[in-house]
Amino acid sequence: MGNQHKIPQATAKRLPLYYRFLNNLHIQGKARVSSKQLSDAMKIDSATIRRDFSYFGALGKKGYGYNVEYLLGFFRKTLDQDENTPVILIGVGNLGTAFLNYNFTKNNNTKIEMAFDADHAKVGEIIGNIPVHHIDELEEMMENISVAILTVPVTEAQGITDRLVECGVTGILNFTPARITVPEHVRVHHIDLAVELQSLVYFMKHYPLDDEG
Amino acid sequence: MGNQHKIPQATAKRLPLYYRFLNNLHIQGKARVSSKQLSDAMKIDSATIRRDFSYFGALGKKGYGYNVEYLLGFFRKTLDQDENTPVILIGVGNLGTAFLNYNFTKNNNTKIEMAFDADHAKVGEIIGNIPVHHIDELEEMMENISVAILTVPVTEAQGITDRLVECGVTGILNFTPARITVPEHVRVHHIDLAVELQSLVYFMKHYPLDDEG
DNA sequence: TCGAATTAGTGAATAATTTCACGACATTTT
DNA sequence: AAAATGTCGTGAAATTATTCACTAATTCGA
Ligand SMILES: NC(=O)c1ccc[n+]([C@@H]2O[C@H](COP(=O)([O-])OP(=O)(O)OC[C@H]3O[C@@H](n4cnc5c(N)ncnc54)[C@H](O)[C@@H]3O)[C@@H](O)[C@H]2O)c1
Ligand SMILES: NC(=O)c1ccc[n+]([C@@H]2O[C@H](COP(=O)([O-])OP(=O)(O)OC[C@H]3O[C@@H](n4cnc5c(N)ncnc54)[C@H](O)[C@@H]3O)[C@@H](O)[C@H]2O)c1
Repeated sequence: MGNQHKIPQATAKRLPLYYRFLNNLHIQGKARVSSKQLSDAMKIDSATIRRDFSYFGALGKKGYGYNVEYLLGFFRKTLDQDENTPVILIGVGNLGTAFLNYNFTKNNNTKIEMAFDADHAKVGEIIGNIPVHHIDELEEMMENISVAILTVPVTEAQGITDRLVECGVTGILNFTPARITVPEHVRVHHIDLAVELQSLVYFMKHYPLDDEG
Repeated sequence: MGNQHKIPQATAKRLPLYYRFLNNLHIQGKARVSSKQLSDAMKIDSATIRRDFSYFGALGKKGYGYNVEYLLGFFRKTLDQDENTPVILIGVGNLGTAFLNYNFTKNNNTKIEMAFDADHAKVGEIIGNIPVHHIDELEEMMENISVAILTVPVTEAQGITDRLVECGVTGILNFTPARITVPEHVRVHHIDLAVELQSLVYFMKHYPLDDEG
């Protein structure tokens, strides 16, 4: 639960990646893996990987590497993969529909439970097994949900955010270009696809031709 | 063109954000803006904003702030907003379709010119004004396109990547979970939506309740 | 069993990024 | 015209992240 002793943020961001990759190795039946192999496959420096793992203690064995099953089990606990995290999605448009059709639970403890939209034509539909409710029902339908995915038009973003926060949401994955304002206890991660595309183009034009992602 | 003198990567990643925000201010008719105002709106420390701008010289005026029109013009040039960058998209599924329906050109110099898919049912369609071709036609249709958006199933990612690189693509925005392998001169930016969601949940559970995105 | 090869873990160095805090100057007010 | 206020640009400090390079432990092949 609490502030898990000083794991650097950069490390924390890589944990889900490690988890998924280990999961794949496990499915493939691999029993062991070295930081060098992980490095090649994930394009992350092997020293960085070892350092990241070391924040959690000595998980490997010298001369051998890491036991995949053990490591996977460890990360499963660390990432709370055993308890499911329910999520709601607001705005069943182009992006929102794509997300509803995607099974996040596959590699993940998260599940989109319901969706909301203002468009009556969409209300009542079931997309990817997820029912779409009218946004007016938000307050009454929400119960113990702390994570929301926001895919409404930019103009609606702040208003919907305020309502979500009011309903007890403390984490928002925001796909709108709006830089929304929230109280201190609410965490927002922005994914700004237009910026990502523009950024890629900028890096291509202005940065030397090699590594990094 | 070339390695624009040592702009830190962290700064470079924020440039498109600044650009879009300044553009909005300009549309709203604002003539001036201070780093403090930008900070409040974009949730980036004002010292960071001033530092970022300072890499390009003295763009502001003490006691006044920044002239929106001037700054916008400056960033337009810096981000090469005058020349259009053509882009292709591979994989017209859930995500791919969402992107085709989105007008990236609105705030952006990028335009998706064509899309490709392996599914004959999709070939010939026009989505968001963008024609969908069969993936077999990739090699013959591609001409002077250096940027690709990859939204195919994970199993296809490496194979398609190899073909794209062969066709001269030097930048890939990769939405598949695959960590694709490319030659040194090709830049890949990964956007891993499942990881982003899982990461948000992890941060909510393990990090103190305040700032940062 | 021995010796070569492998590989984790980590102190220390380096690099990158953010933030503080203040001087210099421009604007605005009175 | 002077004073008060606002705000940039930036050295320096602080923080955060990455990478080097070595030691110690273990494995593996002969
Ligand atoms: N589609 C993309 O590729 C893309 C790319 C970059 C950014 N975005 C951003 O993502 C967001 C969604 O994009 P999209 O293309 O899916 O838009 P969209 O217009 O297709 O979907 C928006 C949905 O939100 C619903 N909506 C409107 N007001 C609402 C409200 N008050 N409450 C609940 N639902 C409401 C609409 O009915 C619609 O279904 C936008 O902010 C857009 O800028 C999208
Ligand atoms: N949809 C999401 O919300 C979501 C979330 C996270 C990750 N992703 C990833 O994004 C990618 C796309 O997801 P999606 O939901 O759009 O999948 P999808 O199955 O809906 O779409 C994939 C499309 O690629 C096409 N395709 C298959 N093989 C091809 C080939 N060789 N050449 C060209 N086209 C080919 C298919 O015909 C299909 O139209 C996947 O890798 C997925 O893991 C998607």
